[in-house]
Amino acid sequence: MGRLKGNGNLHARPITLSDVAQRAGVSEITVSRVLRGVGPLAEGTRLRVMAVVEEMGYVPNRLAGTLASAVSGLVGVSVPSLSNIVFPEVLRGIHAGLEASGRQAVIGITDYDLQAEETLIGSLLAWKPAAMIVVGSDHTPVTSRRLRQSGIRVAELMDCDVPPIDLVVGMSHKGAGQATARHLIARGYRRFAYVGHDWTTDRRARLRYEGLCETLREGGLGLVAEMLSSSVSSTEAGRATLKSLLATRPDVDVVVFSNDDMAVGGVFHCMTAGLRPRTDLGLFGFNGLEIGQSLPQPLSTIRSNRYLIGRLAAEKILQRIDRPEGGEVIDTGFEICEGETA
Amino acid sequence: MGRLKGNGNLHARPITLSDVAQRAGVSEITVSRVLRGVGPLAEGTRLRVMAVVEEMGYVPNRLAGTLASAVSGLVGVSVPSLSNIVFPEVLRGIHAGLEASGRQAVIGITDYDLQAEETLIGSLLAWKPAAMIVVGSDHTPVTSRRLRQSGIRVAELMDCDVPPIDLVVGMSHKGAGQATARHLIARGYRRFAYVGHDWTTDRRARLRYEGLCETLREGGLGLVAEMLSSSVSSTEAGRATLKSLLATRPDVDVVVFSNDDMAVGGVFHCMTAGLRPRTDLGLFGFNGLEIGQSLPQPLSTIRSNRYLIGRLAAEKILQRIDRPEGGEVIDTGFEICEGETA
DNA sequence: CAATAAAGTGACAGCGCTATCATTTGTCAT
DNA sequence: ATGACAAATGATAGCGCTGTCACTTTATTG
Repeated sequence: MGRLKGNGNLHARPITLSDVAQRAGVSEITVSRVLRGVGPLAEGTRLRVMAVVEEMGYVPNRLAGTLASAVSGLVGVSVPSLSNIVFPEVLRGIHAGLEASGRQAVIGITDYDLQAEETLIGSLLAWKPAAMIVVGSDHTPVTSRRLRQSGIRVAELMDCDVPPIDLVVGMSHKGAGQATARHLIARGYRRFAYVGHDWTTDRRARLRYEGLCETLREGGLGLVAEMLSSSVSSTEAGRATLKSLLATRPDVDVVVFSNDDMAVGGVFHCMTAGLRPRTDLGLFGFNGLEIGQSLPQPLSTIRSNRYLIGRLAAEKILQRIDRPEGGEVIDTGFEICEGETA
Repeated sequence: MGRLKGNGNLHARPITLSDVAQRAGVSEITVSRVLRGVGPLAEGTRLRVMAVVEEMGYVPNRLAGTLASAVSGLVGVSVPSLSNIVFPEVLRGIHAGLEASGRQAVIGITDYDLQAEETLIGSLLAWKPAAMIVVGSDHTPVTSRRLRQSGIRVAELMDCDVPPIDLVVGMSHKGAGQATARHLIARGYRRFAYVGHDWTTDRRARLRYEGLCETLREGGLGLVAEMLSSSVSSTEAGRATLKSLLATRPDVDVVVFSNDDMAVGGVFHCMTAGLRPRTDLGLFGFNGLEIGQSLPQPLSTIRSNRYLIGRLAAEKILQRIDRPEGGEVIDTGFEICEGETA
């Protein structure tokens, strides 16, 4: 059947450009050109080389290519977590934005730890990525310096209330908190409570909280009760925390949650406790997750455009190799989902 | 303040080993040894070099390192999707398993498309990863050949009912389907219905379905109704599909869903329709997602060990450079969560 | 105190590719 | 023909690092 020598041979020396060139009877550089589709090439040569490439199952070595050309096909991505569905959605966006360029994401997880981020970003930069996309704008001084000095494009995601190293893509979390307050006040709520998760890691949740309080204050109102779970955000934490809060302060008329996960837990508590959302108790989340929208009564919340943030960041950052003077900030905005729980 | 020359200079030529060596007054190879912590080294030299490395903010180029040593620090990962929380959880496990080795994951998304997987795996292999971790065991012939021929370690995840290329880590989905049937029959259910999502992409859901039907048949039973949503799995699809199904066949006493997302949607439909789970209608899922467990009545389901699958795969695959003779299959099992909905 | 071993260091080649410049070949107007 | 010019291809020199082997010191030992 004309099988190739070494085709089934597992530990054969991998096939290189030079092997292909030799068999095709051309020089290495010609094969390289065929593969990259650059330079003037005789159609005959092209076809012959392609045939040999197919036949030998040649896989180019991008490491070598990148090293030689200094044109990287890797993009470093740092996210705090994958447990929270928000970040996989950002990643999806990033992948979509990278797709056309044929670049791959090298990803790392910081576990919301700035020290871990420092190490991670160090490792990622070692792969000489074409760009870095990091979630959050809080970094150790070392991380900031490294990102700045790397010279490559850097996108910081999620939050747009910060000075950019290069590109910032996100929304105003403080603004979302303010909008929440305005919206709920307009709907007639007066006795506000807040149920949150552990903030030490989640600066954006705290910003939303601050925006909320600020606008409440301006309206002559304030939180009549608030409770923070000591664990990370989860449905279970939301349920348990709301339960505790109501045990001490049953007289609140609306509860703002740090995010949708927590809020969905709150809705579940209401179901168990026989409280009708909106009628007996208003419930308001943040993120606009699918799960909240498919509850029997859709959750009232704010939609953040997570997929868009990822996609825009990836697209923008590949559009231009050098950093714009003074950086750029893209506000992806947010929108209130009326829902039926507040 | 004794700032370094070029320290704030964005587009300066990146610092290389040679720069560090020169400034430290040693040879390149010595710096390389210090950084990798190999070979005999005078403590003084080590400290001096480390100081210079710090001072210059030197970031090693892993591309060059990998090329020179043929020891890769990259692991290629291919997942079908990030929309379904299951895969981010697998990724989390992979990251955890990779952590100790200091390797980074280069990830790609196939969108459940085998052709896209073929292209993706081609690109990933071009980075000369130390290993490949792919979700699923269904590949195009070309993909299979490439994985086999790459010579590197390959882990195929999720499903353990398949012949391995090298390492397979997962559970028996057919077995899970069978266990579902046995469990529900034991609980006294007789009139079974099935609500699923679009299977064309999700072979594992179909395997569970087949296991379910097989055991039902063995027990002299069968599905009295079944309905497949034409969309991908989602809470909304689960809700809508159950609603349609019950409209035509209100007489079923238990519904098995293709997974928890769908099942949670089913629970939501019951809430809306005033059906009491378990009492009026049994509902059974698959996966053991957090959301299902924090419903007012925890979902009856089967827990798959997604994080474990990822972690074990990563750990196992780094333990040994060469493929074991005949491959290896690790069954991570599953367990029934009684819950309160069936 | 020579002999020997270890510790510490460096020179050099090469990983697989691409940028750059040089060379060969074919084509056309003169 | 013949120079001029483009098209097609190649030779060479790195990219930044590590493997290998050779070399210089400094202990160690009989």
